[in-house]
Amino acid sequence: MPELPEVETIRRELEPYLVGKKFVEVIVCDTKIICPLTAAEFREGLVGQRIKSLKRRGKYLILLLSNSKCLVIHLRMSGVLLLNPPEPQARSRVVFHLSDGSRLVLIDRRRLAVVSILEGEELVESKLGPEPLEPSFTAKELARRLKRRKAPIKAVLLDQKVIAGIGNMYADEALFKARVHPLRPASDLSWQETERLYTAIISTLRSAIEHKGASVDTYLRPGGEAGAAHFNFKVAHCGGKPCPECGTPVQRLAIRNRGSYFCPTCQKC
DNA sequence: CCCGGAACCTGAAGGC
DNA sequence: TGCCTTCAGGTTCCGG
Repeated sequence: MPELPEVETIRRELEPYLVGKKFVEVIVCDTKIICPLTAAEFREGLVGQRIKSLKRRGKYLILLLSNSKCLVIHLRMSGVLLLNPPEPQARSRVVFHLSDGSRLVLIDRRRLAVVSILEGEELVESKLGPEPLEPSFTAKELARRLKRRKAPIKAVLLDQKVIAGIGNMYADEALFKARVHPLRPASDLSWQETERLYTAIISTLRSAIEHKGASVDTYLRPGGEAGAAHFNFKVAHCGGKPCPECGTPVQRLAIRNRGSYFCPTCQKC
């Protein structure tokens, strides 16, 4: 599942290949993904445009174009972006042909990915809270945002308007690191717990980026390689395994219909 | 505004 | 072997 570290890895690895190249042809194999645009509108919006830069905001990948519009890609659950993959690729949804002869292919098993052409970044911006790895995001800011929320901290961490980019796996890892039970009401966290959670979020995301993302399920880097971040997971997707701190079996709990993994000994309710 | 649940989607996995 | 159900989770929508 591409979360912030996975999208950041994709951005970093695509950037040197894409910047300066032009779109020469765009083939849409599944129009659902570019809805509400038609394949022709989508193609016309891109062909001839040069890619100026690649940005990431939360889990969104943003390609800034020479006409100052943005190609915005959200991979959701199972979207994968591959550079020059061997043909044919099952479940290709969009193929972008570039001016140097290379191809960027969006593959999506579950058809939940979304691609759009936007005038600017405002629409993306309006949906998202702060970037957790920006210096302007502080423990105090996190505390302010958690204060009004009575929902379980796990659910609040998944709210992209509270913090952008955290998904199910990294929420579980950060809560474990901070020793906070996922069902604790967000507003009940002490200042000390909030500070620990703040540190845990940042170190978890940074470490996952260093390991080039977590290849659970379908995630691959643009060259087709897997990431290695999941080898460091202590609780996420580790149901039944012993907690690395105390040996208690990791428990699974459904919170808002999301599998939540935690250590019942290290993370007291 | 806040909360929780359903819907979207398809392939894998497990039960019988 | 095969059919059926359940699970996976990012986002959006809807009702309370």
